[in-house]
Amino acid sequence: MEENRGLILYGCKLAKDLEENLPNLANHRDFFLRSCDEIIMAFSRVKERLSHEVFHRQLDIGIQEWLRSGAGTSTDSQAMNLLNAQAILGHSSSSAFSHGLELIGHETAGGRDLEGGADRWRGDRVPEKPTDALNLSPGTSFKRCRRRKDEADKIVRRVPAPRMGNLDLPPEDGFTWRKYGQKEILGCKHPRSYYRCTHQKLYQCPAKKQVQRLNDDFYTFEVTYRGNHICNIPSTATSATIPPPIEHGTVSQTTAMQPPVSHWLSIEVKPSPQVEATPSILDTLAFRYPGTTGGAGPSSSSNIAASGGGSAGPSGPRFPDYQPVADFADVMFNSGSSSNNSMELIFSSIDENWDNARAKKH
DNA sequence: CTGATTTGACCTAC
DNA sequence: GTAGGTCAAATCAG
Repeated sequence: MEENRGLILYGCKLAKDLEENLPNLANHRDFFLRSCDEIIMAFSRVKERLSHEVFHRQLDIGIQEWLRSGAGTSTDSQAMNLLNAQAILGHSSSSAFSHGLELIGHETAGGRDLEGGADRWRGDRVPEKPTDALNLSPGTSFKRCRRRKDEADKIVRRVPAPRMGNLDLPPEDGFTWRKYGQKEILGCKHPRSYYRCTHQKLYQCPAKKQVQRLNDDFYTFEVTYRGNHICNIPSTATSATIPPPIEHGTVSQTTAMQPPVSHWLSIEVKPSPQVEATPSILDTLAFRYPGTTGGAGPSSSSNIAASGGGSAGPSGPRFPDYQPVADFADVMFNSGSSSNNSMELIFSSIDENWDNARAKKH
């Protein structure tokens, strides 16, 4: 049972990573395909392992846990689930994401005494861990342990760097960051850039990241994330949509850790009472894949939107909100094109259909 | 005018 | 003492 949950989390995580790095994948079509395959494989494996009833129960649990913990913000148990899932799938460092969106490390406090000892603390700094921030009360003074603390909750990823345009553009990951420093690092050819969450002041959001090019690969960033976002504001949010700051100590885990709501995979993935009548997320993601699900196969030429604005037919796709995903798969796997412009096709397709959908509403 | 970036100085773990 | 991380004033951009 635990393995199934891990597989679901793993699939969601892969999909989330892929989503976050879409802007950087224009020239990585093969990698993109491998990533899609891996996502499908993860979910397919779950489906194989479970009877229909049990599957839905697990999916609910998995998605709820994923949403509760926040996509891309691994807790220890989540990391373990992901590792278990990778083991089940027979992946190690050779997985698709190991080549591009490689999660190369997740370090936690691991029993080290990071808070105590003879470290000096300063009262004028905010804590760096979300849990600390959540427990903040006005006037509380905080001890500060800089370097040793930084080893905790560190997640290191490698992501493709842009090859055209602004080469220094940091990889897009769904959040807005403010650069607060840059430094030459000993033994590194390229400087390291330091970013913190744009909403750090408003929300005391402790999230930070460091971006550095690899010595031997100019076109790959190594991104180190520290601290989880508690602001829950995606990069695409307008100022009008940004909610007021949540008072310390009152933030719920669910609210605080949800992934950015702007992303196609992050939205509307929630169990509903109609779950029996709706396809699983597997069907939604994989309906174009022959042999991966028992649902709609590759022969189906209808996509989600074509099923009539969300009316659930007996066998057709039934997730109107997944229109972008459907088109995504449509372009990637049915276009038969081997051109390098696939990504443009995808995004233009998505944009057009969103526009169409919006136009229909009005 | 406001918010983001740059960059030299400062702080702290090792 | 050194290196990594952060601060904050100056500067830039929208």
